[in-house]
Amino acid sequence: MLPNPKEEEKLDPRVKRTRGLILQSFETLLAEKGFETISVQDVTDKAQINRATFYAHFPDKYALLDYLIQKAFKTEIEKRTLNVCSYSPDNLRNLILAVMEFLVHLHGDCFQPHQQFESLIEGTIKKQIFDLLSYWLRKSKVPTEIPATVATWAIYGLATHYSHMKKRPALEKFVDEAYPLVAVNLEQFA
Amino acid sequence: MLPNPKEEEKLDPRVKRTRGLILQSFETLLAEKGFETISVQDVTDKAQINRATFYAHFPDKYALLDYLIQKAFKTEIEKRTLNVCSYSPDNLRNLILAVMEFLVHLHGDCFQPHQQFESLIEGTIKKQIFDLLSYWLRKSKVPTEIPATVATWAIYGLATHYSHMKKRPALEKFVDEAYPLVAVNLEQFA
DNA sequence: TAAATTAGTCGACATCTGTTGTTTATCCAA
DNA sequence: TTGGATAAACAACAGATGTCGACTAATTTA
Repeated sequence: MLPNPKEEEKLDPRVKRTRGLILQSFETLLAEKGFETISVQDVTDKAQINRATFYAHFPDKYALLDYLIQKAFKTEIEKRTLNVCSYSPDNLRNLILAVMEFLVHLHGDCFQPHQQFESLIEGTIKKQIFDLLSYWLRKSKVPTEIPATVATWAIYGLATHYSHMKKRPALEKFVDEAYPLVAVNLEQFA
Repeated sequence: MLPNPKEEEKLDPRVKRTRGLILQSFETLLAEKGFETISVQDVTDKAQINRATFYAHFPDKYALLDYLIQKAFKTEIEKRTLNVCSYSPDNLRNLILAVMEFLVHLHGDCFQPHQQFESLIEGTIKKQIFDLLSYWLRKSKVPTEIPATVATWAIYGLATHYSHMKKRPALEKFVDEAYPLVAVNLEQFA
């Protein structure tokens, strides 16, 4: 079901093809109509795939979105090499920037972001932020679950706030203002 | 559609009756099966109402849940008179406690809280927290949108974290540990 | 109290969902 | 290269959703 990274290569070509068609079709639809209004039928029609086949790959359209977002955000993090470092003010700043840019970009791409859509994204991204922060703070001797939780939510809240502003200030400017609010809670644990 | 508080009294008795039946039926169902598995049919069956009538009152079951939660949380806030005060460390502490208790209680009541359910709750509650914090900070001369946002998300994140812990420490104990992480960002604006 | 308004009932409709059983095609390993 | 395994197509199903128009019953108001 989930294309395990290790196995992604040696996958039955039929599976790889079908999955590709689904993803591609879905991404296209996402850009032209809102997520909520996309039906599984829509996806399989455009992908020229039988509807039943879809369900052999994803439980529903939410899982599909989740998969897509997860992959995209992970790529974003890796691009900035935030996954191979530990806590520093600068890395934290970059993480906040990454989330902000990601959400802005997402809103630019997707016609009519709506409730369902937003909260699914939120859950997916927050999980990754939390895992990353936990990883950064791992060497700390004190337990860091609570500060990592607070920071995760604060970061996502900030980013979502920013991405919803009608008139957005420059990324850098906004981060400078917002960054200390998050950092103050992590400094003592890092 | 939305029972405006002012008009709630002088409402057509048929409407009041029907709405009551829907709410009651829904609350019962919520307690005995998960939210996701409740269908509109279920609600109207138990309420002894025609299914079409339901849609004259609520757009869908999500709106119904939203209405219910909004009302419940508002009551919780008013019970603690948090709506008629302004920022103080103690009030903030109480707000955090209120959210935590609310979520714990909700999880206790509802069979199988699930994704959809949780994120709907989240959006509804966060909005109210944000409005409350904004109100508390209103007298401040500096703009408080960003700190209020960060605090809102941090509070909700904490509460949700707490309510999901397998072995929950005492409320008071947890709040003592978590409170400073939120307060530090608000102190300077209050 | 009669007339007008509005809520609720009923049956039906098109559409979507998730699932199942059968058949066809593609792939891979012996 | 052939035979077994497995993916995909196809058709059909029960159930849910949201909407509609016509009909009936309750309530309001003139």
